[in-house]
Amino acid sequence: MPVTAQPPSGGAQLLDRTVILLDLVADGGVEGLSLKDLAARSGLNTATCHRILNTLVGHKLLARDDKKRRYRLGARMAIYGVRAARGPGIISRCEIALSRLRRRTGDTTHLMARFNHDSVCLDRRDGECIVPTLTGSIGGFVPLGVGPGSIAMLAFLDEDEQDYIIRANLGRYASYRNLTEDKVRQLIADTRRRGYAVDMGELIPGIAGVGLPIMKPGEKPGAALSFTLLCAKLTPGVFERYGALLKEEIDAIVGQ
Amino acid sequence: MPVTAQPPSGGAQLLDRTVILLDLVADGGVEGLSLKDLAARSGLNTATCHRILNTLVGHKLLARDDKKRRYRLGARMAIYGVRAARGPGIISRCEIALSRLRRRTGDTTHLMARFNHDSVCLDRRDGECIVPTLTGSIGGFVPLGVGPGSIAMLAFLDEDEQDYIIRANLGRYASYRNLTEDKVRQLIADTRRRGYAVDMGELIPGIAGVGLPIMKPGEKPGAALSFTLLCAKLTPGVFERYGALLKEEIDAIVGQ
DNA sequence: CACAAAATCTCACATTATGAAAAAAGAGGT
DNA sequence: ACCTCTTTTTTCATAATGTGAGATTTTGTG
Repeated sequence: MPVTAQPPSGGAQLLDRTVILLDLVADGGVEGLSLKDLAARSGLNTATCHRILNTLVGHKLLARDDKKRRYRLGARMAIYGVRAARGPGIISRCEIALSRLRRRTGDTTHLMARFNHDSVCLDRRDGECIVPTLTGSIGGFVPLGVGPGSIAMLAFLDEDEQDYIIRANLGRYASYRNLTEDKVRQLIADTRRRGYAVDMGELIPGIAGVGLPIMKPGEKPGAALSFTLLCAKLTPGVFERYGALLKEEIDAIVGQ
Repeated sequence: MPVTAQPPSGGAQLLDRTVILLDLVADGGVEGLSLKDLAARSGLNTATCHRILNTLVGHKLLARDDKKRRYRLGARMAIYGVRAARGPGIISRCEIALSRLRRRTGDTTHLMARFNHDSVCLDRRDGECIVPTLTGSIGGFVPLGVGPGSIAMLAFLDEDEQDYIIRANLGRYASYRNLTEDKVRQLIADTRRRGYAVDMGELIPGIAGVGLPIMKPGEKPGAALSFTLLCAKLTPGVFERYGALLKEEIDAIVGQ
């Protein structure tokens, strides 16, 4: 689950390389990555990596475990993060809604956001039952089109953009259960007709989901709220009910 | 409330300059900052700023309001942020504790962390009464020594480091009510004796606070939990009770 | 519409980053 | 304790990269 591939850029090689390294470190997780790993994965010269990483550590954008010499994201990054995320951003605008949805249903709720060809989990509230999800916990990525929140966003983009994204993600769908380009297009059609996205345990056996995009009138969806629940708990009308709950919260969020 | 002054660094000028700009943008808040502002405040050449900012926007580390041409923190930053913050980091380890403290008392709780000569608010739960705080909301800074959480951390550093920090912050204390170097030293002494930090409305009239550092045995405090409450609500023994609540939660956090 | 201010682009220049290679510091293994 | 292999850190000649004054374009304003 890479943060993302490196996009092209405009005139600062060192920064491009820095971003490549930051992405790798961000994916390095708990244990962190060694210089050698980072050099290998980035394809950059070891000395260059070393210089960049050292500077980043100096600025606390990265932290280094001096014992094991591994790099992970640093304190300044966390600060930039809380400022970027809380702020007037989507995360803070959805905090209450997420908690309320969780409370009213007892099920796990997610806030997903669109990022290039992927969707990221920006926030979640765990339900009474622990359910496995494809994004894992907060910060996890999934190709756009995988999972209810993700499909919900994709479904309400305009067709050109959908095509573009689906084509860009083609090779990646195969690694998910029951997922093909056709299936994604089918799900999009269903979602548009129904108004909300539904997953009845197709992606992960036994795990269902409902998703609805957050979009201002006339704008493209940039985020979505979704539920994840056990198929065993499904009762007639849950999807409709959950869809309505999501709609209610999202209307309030968008209305602000 | 600057993120921080630029520390010296080791061998990548462009990155140093980038961090200067990122700090400025991070402080730019909701409205964001224009190229001209950023160039002026950073002291960098306009063209250089422009190039760096463009590249950062290309990588979505920054976002630019195309209408008003202002820069603010971008989506990738938010993602790095959630990964840095959630992760095994202090924020996720304190989430439950913060909520529980809030629930058991009804008062506002804060998670503060040490960052250079400052303390940052990394997380908070708002209490029943809206109380004004010096850090404002999440992401806000305050010099180490200002406020109960901040004093709690400072008090349990070793004396050399305390001195160093107090001296570094000397010029900044004057802008807070009733605060001088001597007062800070007094508060440190009180805190060490008492075991937890207390503010009885000295900094902001009518607003009291209790703070306790999060520290593993033998290590320096890197963070603190604190309460903020209205002086009007003070009853005999609240400070002791709140101190005990904080201790209980922190013991559990440290014990993991 | 004209004027001013800000943003963006250009390009000759040299400062800065580069990376191969050497040196140093760790990690094992016997 | 000693030697060997691996990983990290430093060095330094080279040139590629970033620099910034200024020209140009775009935007905002009276």
